[in-house]
Amino acid sequence: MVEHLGKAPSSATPHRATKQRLLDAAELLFASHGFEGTSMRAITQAADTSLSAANYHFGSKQALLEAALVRRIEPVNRRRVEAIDALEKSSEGVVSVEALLEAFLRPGFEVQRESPEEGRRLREVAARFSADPHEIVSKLKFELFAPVMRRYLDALERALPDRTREDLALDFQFFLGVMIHVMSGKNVFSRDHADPMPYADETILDRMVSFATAGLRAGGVPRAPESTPGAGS
Amino acid sequence: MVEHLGKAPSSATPHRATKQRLLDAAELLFASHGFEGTSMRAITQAADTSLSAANYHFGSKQALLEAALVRRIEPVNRRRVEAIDALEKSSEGVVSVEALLEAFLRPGFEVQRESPEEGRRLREVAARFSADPHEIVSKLKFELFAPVMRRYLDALERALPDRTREDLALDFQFFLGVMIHVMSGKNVFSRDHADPMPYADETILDRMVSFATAGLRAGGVPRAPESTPGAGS
DNA sequence: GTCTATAGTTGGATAGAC
DNA sequence: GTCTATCCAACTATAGAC
Repeated sequence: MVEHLGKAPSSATPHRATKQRLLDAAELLFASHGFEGTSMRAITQAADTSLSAANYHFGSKQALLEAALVRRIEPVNRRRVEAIDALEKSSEGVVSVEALLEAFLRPGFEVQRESPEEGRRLREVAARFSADPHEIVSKLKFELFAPVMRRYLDALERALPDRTREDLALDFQFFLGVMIHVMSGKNVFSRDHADPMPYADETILDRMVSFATAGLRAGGVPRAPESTPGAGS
Repeated sequence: MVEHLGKAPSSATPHRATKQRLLDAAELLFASHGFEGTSMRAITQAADTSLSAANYHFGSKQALLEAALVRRIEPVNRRRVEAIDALEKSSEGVVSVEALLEAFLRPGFEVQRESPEEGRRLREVAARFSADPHEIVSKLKFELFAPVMRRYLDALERALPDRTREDLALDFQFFLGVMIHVMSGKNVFSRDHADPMPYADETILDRMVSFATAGLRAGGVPRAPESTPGAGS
């Protein structure tokens, strides 16, 4: 799908596909077995190549999986930042809570809409990525998400100026919990009553936004008990 | 703490502690490394015993970890069911959303209050338990949670009778996402802005309940678009 | 750039002494 | 009931031919 020149030699590199196949297999297996549960053997077998080829291209299991995760997650976070840039530019810095939460969620759903297959992969990888205990994964998670998080928390502080930052951070964590749990999809305590997620995608987005917006607006300790200028419902 | 007779021979079994040490070590390591990341060797080393002792007592890695997880999780779910029993008995079947969510959450916090050490362990184990991809863990998760979930969903249906069950199930999943994410604690995208969870325990419980109650009340498609008897705010 | 072959660890589980 | 010793499978990574 995506042509990338770069390390390619001067020829047309007729089979540059090996790296891609390795990344595809790596992300697929990581999504269903996590970091420790995914072996280089399983990856290379699924990619129809050899252990040595994988180590030639990536050097180690860690580097291969990091590359696969960054490839999938980083574009989504870039869209999240672009979305909030656009929002703040068009509204002089004050953006509603709904708009913020939707801007954070929508990039994932856009991927889903553009390509359901890629959307499914994104959800599966992101769910495992959020949950994996391995230190390498945690480190990468922090690197990829810290800037986005700071950006959205800043905006949230402007949207609800009578709340403390710590308070908003907690509510935003609640919101992230909702998102992560939804991404994990098939998951959790449901096999007879509530089968996976029986809703069209855009509906779930709206439901998450309305759920979390209500939660954010409901909660929290005001910044100062006596002098709230005027922003209290 | 808990005496259990049973397989013990007729003597006073002066060192029956090995099984307990194995369970303790297993849950500790599972909490920080997941199912696949936890080796029998690491468990037995932490429990200061041998591989053979572990296999003598439990037969396999799977059986040992299942026993450790059940021991920690099952009592909490029992309390959840007892709490909803009590609520429904004292209010003739109609319980408010707040009361339901609090009843679901409180058992975990009670453990925390009775023993902060046990509370910490519960949180860590439960967080990993909710997130672990391994099939054995998923199966156990379903077995332990399905009855509790059905019970709470039934009650929720009575508390918000103008909503469909599927709809309530989705909102309850959102609520579970919040809880799981909070239990995972240290976790997620925070290292400078919002350090772990800088709130007293009971405060977080209240915050979760108010967040999710507002979310549950805000959202959803009514059961029938035209004939809503009177429960629509 | 990709392969086969292999080095060197570490995994779960068992045998048999005590 | 607990140990040491061991089996065998699977793992990551590398060497060296092509």
